[in-house]
Amino acid sequence: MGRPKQTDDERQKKVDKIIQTAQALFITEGYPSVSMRKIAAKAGMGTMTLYKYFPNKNALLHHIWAEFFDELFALVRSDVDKTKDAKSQLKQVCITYLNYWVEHKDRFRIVFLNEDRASSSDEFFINHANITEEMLLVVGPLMQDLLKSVDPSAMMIFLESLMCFVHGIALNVITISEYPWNDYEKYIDIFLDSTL
Amino acid sequence: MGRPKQTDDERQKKVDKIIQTAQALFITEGYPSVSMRKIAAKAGMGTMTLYKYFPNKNALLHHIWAEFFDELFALVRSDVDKTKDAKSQLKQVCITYLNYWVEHKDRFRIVFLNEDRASSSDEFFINHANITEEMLLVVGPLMQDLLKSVDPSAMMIFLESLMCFVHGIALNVITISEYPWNDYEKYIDIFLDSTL
DNA sequence: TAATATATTCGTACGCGTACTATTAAGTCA
DNA sequence: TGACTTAATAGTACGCGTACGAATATATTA
Repeated sequence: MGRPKQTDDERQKKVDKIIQTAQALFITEGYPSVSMRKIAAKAGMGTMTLYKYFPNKNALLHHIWAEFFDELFALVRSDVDKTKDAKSQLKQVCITYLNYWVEHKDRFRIVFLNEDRASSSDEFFINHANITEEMLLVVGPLMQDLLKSVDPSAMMIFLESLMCFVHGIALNVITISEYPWNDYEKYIDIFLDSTL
Repeated sequence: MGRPKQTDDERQKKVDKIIQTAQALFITEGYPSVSMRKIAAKAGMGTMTLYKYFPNKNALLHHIWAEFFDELFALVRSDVDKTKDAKSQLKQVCITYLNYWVEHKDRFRIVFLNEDRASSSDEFFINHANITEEMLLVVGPLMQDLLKSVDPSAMMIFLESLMCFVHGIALNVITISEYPWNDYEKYIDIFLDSTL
């Protein structure tokens, strides 16, 4: 008895509307305009209503990241020259990946430099781990080509190391901008040339 | 004519008082209590007075970092076993450095994951670059031992790569905590074993 | 000493994320 | 239909960083 719960469809519709509003706001007005108050106003609902659908602002932002990563992975995939050898491809992947973040420092900050009060209860949650996995999915085949003889777990460790390395370069270049970093292609070279 | 400027001493005294108050607040009440309002209240001045001495909260926080890094580098230096070979020492440095950040995730966030509206005009500014240089200072001698034959610029690139790698591991382990990362000793091994 | 100029301090206000509470809406059952 | 129950929504309020302008303090100069 009592008022029945929203159907999943109803709920999903609201969630979609909120996300779309947030994305539109991000695109048209820029990141600083993506505030809970503005999203709610533009979506025609009370501010606190948003919190029925997302535990906090960050959880909502995850859905904006998803767009970033779609864009990024599309770029990475299209930028790989399949005619070249696997190592060159892998290097190109790293550079394209890095270029994206360095050219979109603000997005790097949104994705990586926020307080992430882990809210795994959010069923619509798109988390870093998903993205890590997608990254590994892109790079994995190249790796298999390069390290045929190595066992899978060693390969995973290598892949994860590469992830750490690439994210670390982005982090350093973006947040320690006062330091005269070298062209990051050189860092990539060091890593790939010596590990492969 | 008009009211004369504060002497450098007067200014420095106020700055010191503010920083000490902030540090005390951080230690006794934790990071969330380090707000401009609370610092000002505890230091016995108006909130906006703080902004005469620091361009923003972050610039003030730089002085709290300094403590972190003092602690960290002391730890790193004391934890190195001089009787061992240079490579083992270097590895130990990396692990101690990483342990510090992983055991103080909140501090990593304070230092690396904040919006840094680059305020180089602050004369009391302790920036990331200083810290990067101190890091290189600690690691540099070890490197010279290990890579005697390499020219200095190549060595710098190696050092910077290592910095990126180590920070990247910390970043990933801390912010992508859902992912089942391996023990980071293994990542370090991959890097050092293959590059040295 | 009184007027003036300028460095310093502080009060007020804005928009923010969000905790908490009150209100409204939408069903069932007597 | 009208009382009842509970989901959904909205209102209010807190503390935050900080922009802005008013108030205050402290020197020089007439």
